[in-house]
Amino acid sequence: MLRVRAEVRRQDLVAATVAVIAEHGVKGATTRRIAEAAGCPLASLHYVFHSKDELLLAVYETLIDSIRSDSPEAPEHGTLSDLADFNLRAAMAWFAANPTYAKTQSELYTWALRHQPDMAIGALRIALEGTRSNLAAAEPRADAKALDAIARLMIILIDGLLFSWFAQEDPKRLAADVDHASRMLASYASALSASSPTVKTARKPARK
Amino acid sequence: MLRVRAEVRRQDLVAATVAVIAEHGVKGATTRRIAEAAGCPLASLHYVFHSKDELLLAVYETLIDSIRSDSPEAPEHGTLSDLADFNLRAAMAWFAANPTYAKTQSELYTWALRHQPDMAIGALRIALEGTRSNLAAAEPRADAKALDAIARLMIILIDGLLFSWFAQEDPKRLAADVDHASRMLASYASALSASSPTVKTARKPARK
Amino acid sequence: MLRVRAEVRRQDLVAATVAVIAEHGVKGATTRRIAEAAGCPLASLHYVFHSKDELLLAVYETLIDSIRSDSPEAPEHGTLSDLADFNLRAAMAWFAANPTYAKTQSELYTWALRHQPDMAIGALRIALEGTRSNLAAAEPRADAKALDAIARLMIILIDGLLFSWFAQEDPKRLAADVDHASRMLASYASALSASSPTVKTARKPARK
Amino acid sequence: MLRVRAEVRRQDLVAATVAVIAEHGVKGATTRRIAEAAGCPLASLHYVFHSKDELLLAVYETLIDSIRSDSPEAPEHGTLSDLADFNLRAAMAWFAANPTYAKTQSELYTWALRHQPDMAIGALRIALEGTRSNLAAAEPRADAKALDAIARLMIILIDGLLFSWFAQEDPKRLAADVDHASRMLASYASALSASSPTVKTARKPARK
DNA sequence: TATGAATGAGCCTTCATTCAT
DNA sequence: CATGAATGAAGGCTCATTCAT
Repeated sequence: MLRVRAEVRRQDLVAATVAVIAEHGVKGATTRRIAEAAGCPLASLHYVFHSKDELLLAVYETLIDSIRSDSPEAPEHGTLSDLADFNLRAAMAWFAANPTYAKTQSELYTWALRHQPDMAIGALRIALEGTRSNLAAAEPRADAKALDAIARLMIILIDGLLFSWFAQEDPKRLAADVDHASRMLASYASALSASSPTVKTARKPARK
Repeated sequence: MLRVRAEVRRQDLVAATVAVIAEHGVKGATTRRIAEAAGCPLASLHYVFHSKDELLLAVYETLIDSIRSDSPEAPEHGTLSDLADFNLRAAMAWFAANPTYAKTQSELYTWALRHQPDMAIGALRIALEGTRSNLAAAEPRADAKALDAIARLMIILIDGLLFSWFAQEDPKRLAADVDHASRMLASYASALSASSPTVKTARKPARK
Repeated sequence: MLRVRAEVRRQDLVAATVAVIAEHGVKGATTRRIAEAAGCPLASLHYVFHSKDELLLAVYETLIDSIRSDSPEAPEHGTLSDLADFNLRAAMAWFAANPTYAKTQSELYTWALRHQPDMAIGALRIALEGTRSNLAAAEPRADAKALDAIARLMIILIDGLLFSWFAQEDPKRLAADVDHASRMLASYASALSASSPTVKTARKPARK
Repeated sequence: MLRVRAEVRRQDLVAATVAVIAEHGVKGATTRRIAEAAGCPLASLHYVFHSKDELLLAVYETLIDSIRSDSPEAPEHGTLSDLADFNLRAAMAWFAANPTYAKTQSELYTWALRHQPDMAIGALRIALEGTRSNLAAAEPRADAKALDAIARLMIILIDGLLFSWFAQEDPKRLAADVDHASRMLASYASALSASSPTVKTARKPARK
């Protein structure tokens, strides 16, 4: 029971932190503000988390988890090209639907880069591996190198797309950019696939 | 002569700020730290710049200028695809050679997004237009839409590449990523150019 | 118990502020000086009071209260003239016995005039009404207009007497001044009481 | 010529200081603000006056002079009572017509009390003597003690009237207060005159 | 001489954190 | 266990004054 309360507190604080960072940035995310947003006394924050950094770390981990679990809702069968297209669109759709998380993640990534470089690198690796495993389902079994390249490019595109989206929160702009980026990536994926030995077996035309 | 000294101070402070932000982040860039890095008393900072925000703004402007003037060293003749490839590689080469500026710019962009949204958007627009004008020299005169799309994708790729580079400062990794990204963009550029009239026919063929 | 400590702190700070203002003036009453006088760290001042202005406001209110509760020690029966005489002497005696409070009140009044005009006017009104209610006990029930006039004149005389007392802290001088002022006011009070119906007949035009 | 310029500067600065103090209070009267109001470089202030206190002192002196020279425009013949009435009304009329000077003088008096007590006392004495000499023209030559008492009461009343005027800048209120105060003072003056050895020669009854 | 440039001292405030109950 | 109270350290900024030309 007691444990439960403490765990609830933990999650309240993490959720509050996500919201506060999204609204005020990491710099504006003071302990007082977070505690207030979580509806708990300031001292409780340090009762549950040893320090502010520890809280931020927990938030960062939570964010990564939530993205990993929510994002790749329904992978698909298809060529590497198809999967690349689908996954990039899906990821961006998720971010567009969760702007708070998107912004917080971006801010926290910068923070982690400075305070917990290992974590930041780790997060990148996790994202990369998640992406790669999604792509690995490509039907004409794709070459490892091609898989890796596409996965990396996808992460790069996601980051870049988010970056420019934050500047001008225009859904149409974003949609157009995502469309171009997806086509570009898909196109490059099929090119990479083509140049590898196991080519041309593609069964399905991609998407309806 | 008198004026000169003041102007020098200004630039010293701006340079010091760039360095401090690169090392400690915007959050760690305190006025005291900046003043110390510039080798001048704290009060002098406020003599030259009315407020810290004014200083950061000046730094941001300086950064944009310096990137604009340094980066497009040698534009080129060639197809849209060639130019896209060249410009992306050139831009990334510049950033790779000026990591301090790259990091500071990235941090300040986030800062500007929150404190001077107009400036941030403006900076993006400037980057976009610079890129577009570089691409406009493409020999088989490129379609306006294609030009715009490639320019936007280039900015997106640059941001994304920088992002992942900051995490793992591995020159080889970066080189490989830049290589893939450039090819991908070039390939997409030539696809767009080719299907100009029939752009909307979308993905599948994608290359002749 | 916990609450008690905080309340004590509050009062300590208020008392310290009164003392510091009396010695150094409002201008010299810095937060550091006040905290030191109260024997507590600077940060504690801002824990108890959100800002310096809030503290000064609290001091101002305290001052008004303390004067109101201490001053009219023993009202009396008698004519309006008698009461006016008694009250003026009593008020000045209180101030003479509490020079620190007198000076601080005077300084803070000027401060309030600029920063919290409403408060300043309110304080004046309170003083006025307190005075008027003291005078209202006059035996031959006094005319409302006469009551008001005497009350206002009393406040005016008190302020004027304090002003000149601050310049030359000579008890004898003050005593003599208070004596004259009291007689003058008492005399005017009886004149007003007597001529109640025909007050407006006045003396001589005195001005063209 | 050079001397002239410097003298002009001096006076500009003094005038600017009066205005600035009236608007922002002594606390808000910073050297920068004063210099700006005077339309001269900040450094010039310290070129003309050794320190800010010296400037404030000059302002204080100027104020006293200007009050002395402007106020008693036209003394009059008459009894002590008449003169008291006239002079009090005249003084208050002057202040009402010059609110800037009135406020500045009040603020500076408080300042002088703390920084140049002698000057403050001196100013009081000057005001006192000016008042006394004005009253000395009373026709039935007045007793020295009476003269002194009335002069002191007049100063006290003036200060008190100004004080309450500053709180509520209501011309009607002020006029009514001045009217009451003048009558009270005049009445007391005739009473004092009557009780002195040279009595009963009083031309006018003035009391029953 | 006159003034743009420069600065040491200090101000108010906020922060993450710890203490004491 | 939970939290109101407390605080050392630091942050951005302003001030009267002086320096250097």
